[in-house]
Amino acid sequence: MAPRGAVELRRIEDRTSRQVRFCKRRSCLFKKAYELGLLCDAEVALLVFSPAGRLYEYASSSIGGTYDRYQAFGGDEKDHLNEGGASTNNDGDPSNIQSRLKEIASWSLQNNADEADANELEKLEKLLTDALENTKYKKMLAQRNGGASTGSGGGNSISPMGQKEGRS
Amino acid sequence: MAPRGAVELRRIEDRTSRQVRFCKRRSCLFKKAYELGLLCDAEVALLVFSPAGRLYEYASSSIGGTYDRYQAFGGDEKDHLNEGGASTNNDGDPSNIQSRLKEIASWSLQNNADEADANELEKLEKLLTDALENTKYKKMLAQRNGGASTGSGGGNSISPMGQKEGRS
DNA sequence: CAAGCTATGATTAGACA
DNA sequence: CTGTCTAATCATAGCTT
Repeated sequence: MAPRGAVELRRIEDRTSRQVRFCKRRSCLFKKAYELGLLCDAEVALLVFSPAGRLYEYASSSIGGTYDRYQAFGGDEKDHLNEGGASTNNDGDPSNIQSRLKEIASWSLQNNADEADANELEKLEKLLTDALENTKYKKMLAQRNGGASTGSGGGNSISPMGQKEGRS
Repeated sequence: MAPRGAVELRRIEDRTSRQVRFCKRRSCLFKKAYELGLLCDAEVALLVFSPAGRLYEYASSSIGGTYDRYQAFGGDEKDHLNEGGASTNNDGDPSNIQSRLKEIASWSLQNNADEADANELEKLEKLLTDALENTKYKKMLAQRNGGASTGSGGGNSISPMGQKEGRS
């Protein structure tokens, strides 16, 4: 009935209201962060401490990893000569297995799967199925090739393998 | 004309659209983060790397300071990487969805999925399929229990993600 | 890329459970 | 703390500039 229009952009005085609104806004904020990372293939790290001192976190990859990249980027000290920095994202490959599995991993780590909606699990299932098919395909190619390139890199027609770089 | 309802919750393929979406959504996300910190007196730190590799940041206090607090809180724990797919925290219920998803998460975090063996992926697929069935079953039970009071006018879709909650 | 426009879905404050 | 419900406001995709 009275969305933000009626609410001043000032610290909420009432303790109970502040807690409740923190809870609701926090969930929306994290949802947005998740969507930004997924839809736009961005690397997102979000840390929130509630007024009660509780910690809430989200990261499209990992908090520590993103923070490392942040520091390497010069977010803390601008004395770092940065050349557009080799991007950690493989932004050219929509069918990247690693990206998909990372989404699955992230999601299932962040969620209480007990309360998960069946529809969401179905989406995850499809992602995993696709990944499976992709891997099978690559296996077949490797076998027809005489198995020369097993494992890293070899006949990698799918992923640029950009996720891991030197440091982690 | 066509808000997110028409947009699949999936990575945007078109590069130009993805950039535009990123730019707009990013500004909103940062606005929300700012409001959460101000209205609810929370400590917020937000790091975002654009698909182009550019860094965007916001912190109600400071990135480094919040990250320090995060580490002191134990957010740095890495016990979620377990060998052999053994779950870290099992309630003793082998059919627990959470346990299964944690296995998947651990596995996909540990491995480069590119080099994954098809057999391993098949096992994971089965785990996920079982988890899906389990969730569907619990959903059905919940509805038969009289919990079906939803679905009236709201029409809001379910939230695809959650957050990890720290100790207090 | 960024900014304005507009219909439409998503978010939200407050009261209640 | 989280979820539901309602009404009002906000955010947003697709276009255009």
